[in-house]
Amino acid sequence: MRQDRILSGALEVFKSKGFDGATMDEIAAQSGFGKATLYYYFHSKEEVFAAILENGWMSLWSSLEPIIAGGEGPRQTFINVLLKIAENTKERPGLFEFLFNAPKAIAFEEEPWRRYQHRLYGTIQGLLEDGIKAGEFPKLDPQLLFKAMGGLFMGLVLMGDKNKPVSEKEVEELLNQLITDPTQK
Amino acid sequence: MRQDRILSGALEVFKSKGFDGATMDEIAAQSGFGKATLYYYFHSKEEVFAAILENGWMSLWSSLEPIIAGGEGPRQTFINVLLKIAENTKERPGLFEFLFNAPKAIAFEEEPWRRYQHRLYGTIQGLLEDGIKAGEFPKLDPQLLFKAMGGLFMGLVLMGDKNKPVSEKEVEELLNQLITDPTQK
DNA sequence: GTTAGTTTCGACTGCTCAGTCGAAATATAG
DNA sequence: CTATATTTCGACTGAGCAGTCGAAACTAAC
Repeated sequence: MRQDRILSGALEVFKSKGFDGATMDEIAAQSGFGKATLYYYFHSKEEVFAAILENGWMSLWSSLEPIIAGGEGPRQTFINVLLKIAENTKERPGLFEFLFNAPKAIAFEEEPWRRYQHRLYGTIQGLLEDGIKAGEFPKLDPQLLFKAMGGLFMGLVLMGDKNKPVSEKEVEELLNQLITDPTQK
Repeated sequence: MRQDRILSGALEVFKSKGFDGATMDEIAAQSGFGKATLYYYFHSKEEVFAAILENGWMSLWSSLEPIIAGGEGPRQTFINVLLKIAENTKERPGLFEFLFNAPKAIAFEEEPWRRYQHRLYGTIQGLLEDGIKAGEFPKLDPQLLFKAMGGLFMGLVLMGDKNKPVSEKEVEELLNQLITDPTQK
């Protein structure tokens, strides 16, 4: 599929140069097409960017769906979700850093991929709320806990540029140590 | 001081448009000067940007120094440092989001402000190591704990764009709940 | 006043780059 | 082989913008 070749070339360039720094000429070269060919498949640079995000979010979401529907308790589901994201991240290095970070810099509101993002965030919020109600997490404002977990996770998974990426083992251990389960005390 | 007027105007523009999106014309307009005047005080757009970062890191560091020298235990010092950063963040909204996030996007290596950043990170690393040795933190790889805390803190302090910023009270509560002190068990 | 230095400025320049164009190459079909 | 549609392309265009220039306005000293 031509589009995929373009998108993965584009991802490389966006990763190293950012949205503004990336040029269509470079994306074309990287993916082995002429520039005009890019415009045959996509209407604009923004559209290429948005396509990468949509692909990424969609595949992330579909890998998470079974876990969320899995019927485990909120705490375990939450941990499983994080582990799954970490696994995805390791498989496609760079892509997810993109999914989570890039949107801040750019302001394409109302793009279709936002729906996946909101669904994911909503789900996690829900897990935290349920978990707090069920006494499986420390008793805190769910919003606050969400921010904290979000940040913690980004730090863990996405800050490992140069060093080896964090292993799932480590993530799990850390989550269990930090988010002490009050019911286990 | 002219420079400060330029820098605070520039901060506004950088915050809303990012480094690439910001134009010198807009920065000039925002700070009430002609464009050429900017170039009278700074050599380039990069230099303006770097000056903001340097100012910011320097003032952050000097507000932290007394706390670090304060002689409390690693755990309490660590918490105090985070609280102080949160306080700074509230006082100069937008600036610190900048200090922590902007550098990723840009690649000015070897700028003077990096020295402050490294000093801060080194100090925090040290606190965590000492705290782990002293048994005041969960027994984890310090590198890992550093990433986790870094991310957690960013999440807490910097993700509160639209909603009210997190209060110090909340940060403190959260830290104490999450980073349970093993010696207290 | 005059002179010398400092600060301010908008108009200009040159370059980079998103996006277009028309032509060429390649496929599909009868 | 001819005709039509699809895909590819590098050269071109127009806009936006970092950085320059030379002149004006202001200050300070005498």
